[in-house]
Amino acid sequence: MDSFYITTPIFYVNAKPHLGHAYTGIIADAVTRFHKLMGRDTFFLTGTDEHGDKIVKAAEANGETPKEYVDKISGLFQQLWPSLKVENDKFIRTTDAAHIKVVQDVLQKVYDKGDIYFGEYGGHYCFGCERFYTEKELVDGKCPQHETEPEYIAEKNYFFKMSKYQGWLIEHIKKNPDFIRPERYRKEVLSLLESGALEDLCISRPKSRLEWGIELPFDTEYVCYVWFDALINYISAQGWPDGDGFKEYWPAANHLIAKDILKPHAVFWPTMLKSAGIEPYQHLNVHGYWLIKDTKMSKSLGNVVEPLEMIKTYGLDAFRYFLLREMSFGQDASFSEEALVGRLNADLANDLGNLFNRTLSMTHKYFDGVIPAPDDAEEIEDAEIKKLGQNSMETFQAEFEQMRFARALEGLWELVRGLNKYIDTVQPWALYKNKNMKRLATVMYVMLENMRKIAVHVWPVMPEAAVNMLKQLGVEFDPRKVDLSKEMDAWGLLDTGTAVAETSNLFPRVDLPATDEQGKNGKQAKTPGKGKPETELFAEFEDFQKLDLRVGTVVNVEKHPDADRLLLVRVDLGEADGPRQVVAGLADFFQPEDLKGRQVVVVANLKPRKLRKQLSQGMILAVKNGEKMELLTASGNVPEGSKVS
RNA sequence: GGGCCAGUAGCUCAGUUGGCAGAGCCACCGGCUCAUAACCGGUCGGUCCCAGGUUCGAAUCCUGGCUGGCCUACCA
Repeated sequence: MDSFYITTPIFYVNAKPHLGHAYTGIIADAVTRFHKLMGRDTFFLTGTDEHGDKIVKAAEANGETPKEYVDKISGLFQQLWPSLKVENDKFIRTTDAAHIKVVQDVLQKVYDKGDIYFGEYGGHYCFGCERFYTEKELVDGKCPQHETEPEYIAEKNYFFKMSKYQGWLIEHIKKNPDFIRPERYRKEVLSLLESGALEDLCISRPKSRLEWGIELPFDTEYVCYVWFDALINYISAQGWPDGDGFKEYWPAANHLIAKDILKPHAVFWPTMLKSAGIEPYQHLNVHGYWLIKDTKMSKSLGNVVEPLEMIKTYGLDAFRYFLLREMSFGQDASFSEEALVGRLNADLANDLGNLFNRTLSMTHKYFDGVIPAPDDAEEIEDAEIKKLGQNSMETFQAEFEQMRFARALEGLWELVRGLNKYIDTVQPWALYKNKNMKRLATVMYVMLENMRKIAVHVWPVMPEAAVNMLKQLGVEFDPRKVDLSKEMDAWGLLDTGTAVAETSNLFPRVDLPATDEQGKNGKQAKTPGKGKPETELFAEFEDFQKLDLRVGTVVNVEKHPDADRLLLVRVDLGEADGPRQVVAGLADFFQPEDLKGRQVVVVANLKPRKLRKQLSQGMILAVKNGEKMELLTASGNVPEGSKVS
């Protein structure tokens, strides 16, 4: 039996799950279900990435140990999937003992091979910039920003000889056109690889700086860099090197990621595998981002509907369908309630739902709700719709195989529309009127059998609706008994003599919520505490008290001399030693003169920090509103230095 | 500032190696009655971002712009 192995990234647990995570999970689930129906032995892995610097900080901020914190957030992800009907076979955590063992084994293997060396990190440190520069970046041995000679600072670390495998990786990508897909990301990686020499990868962090990580097997003073640790989950979950899972599934490995983590997956990971003597994965599948648009449903309130709220309002299946149908895989797409409602009404209610309802209704009118046996005589319309169905299913399967879900569904809908047209052409009601029951029986069977085919194909995308559709056709669905690849040529799999449902209301039409929200208290979902993952990250009152928020007046604004996006803002907080300087990332949104004289809310006790050489003593609070940025302020003028509470 | 990608109908997007600009939605008109104001047919709709160039021929290839998105340096 063919195998199929798909992975999502292991999600970094410093934030709660959002639409992007949901999308990745849903795709992975749909793909898994599809391959199941194609008769393959599937394995679907997801999990959480729990090591690294950011986790430690997030835990500290919450007054928890890293372990406590990570257990909590990982739990949120594990709870999310069932509510999306995402059915993974395994949930891996990088804090699992088995994972840690495999990471150390891989490290040791790569080390023994001589691909890890001990060296100095960074080197040329510019105090003005607070960062390391490589030789290449320096201009005449000087910092390009400050034109000063940087100081040489050494932090010893371990490096992986990634550069050694650069040539091999370029070759591999060229020889395997669908190693990275869609094409645009393959091109991106190739041009990245061919544009210059790859740097070696620093794979360690001294324990003096960071303890929350996997210890290097060959030096207990160091822990492993998070990416090196995290990527290995894809094989540790399958029990590399000797696990049965590894032998069975690894050759069919498909990674699914969003475009922001292309480089680690397309460059770090294959070279790591190569060094460890492991075959590279089969495909890297890269998807784009969902841009969240203001749905404009309530201008007056100015609130944006949470995407996950959509499940409650419109149903999980419609949501899943929308995500797969609307985004052309690999590209960005924008999420809006209008678009979701548009798809739901046009594709699901009008085309598909209505097709079921009208056909079932006719079956009851003409045949007492029992599937009639077709007459042998096949008319030209029957042959045509069968042919259309074959093409449509072929397209669906071929496109789905390539992860092009929008095209796949578009292809399948040709059959849906074709059937609606078929009804209009053959006019069953006229046949009934003319007592042409033999012909009518054939026509009805053609309809019902094709509807069964549609339902089966739609299961990966809309698992609940598909099961309902089949139930309405009198079919008990069992994914193990279905073979999609045979559906094109098979005919007559729907039993005759079975009772069907009387009506169908799979996808009721919906109206967009009213544009002006005045009188309507029907739909007030904006209370906090909606959705599931709200247990997440409560701040204690003491945490809040730690912040010293004060109102001040902007007395002067200049552009940062060495930065495009930064402004030097002088804010008067009524303090004896005069206005403070705050470096703010507002240059994209405000001209200096726009800010002068305004009152703003400042975090006054934030640890001072230098940004591009300029001291910043605080932070100005602002709200991003789509393309714009709005400043927080008091509703009336208050004395400088007034405390916010 | 550096890198990558994109710009095609009101909207969302297809357009293989250059060969007469396409689909769905929306809108409008007509038809039908089995059906969820549905379905079926038709109509409307384009300076293929702009300017050059290569070519018998460019949405497609080349050069230079403009606009947008993402990554990154710098948004405490």
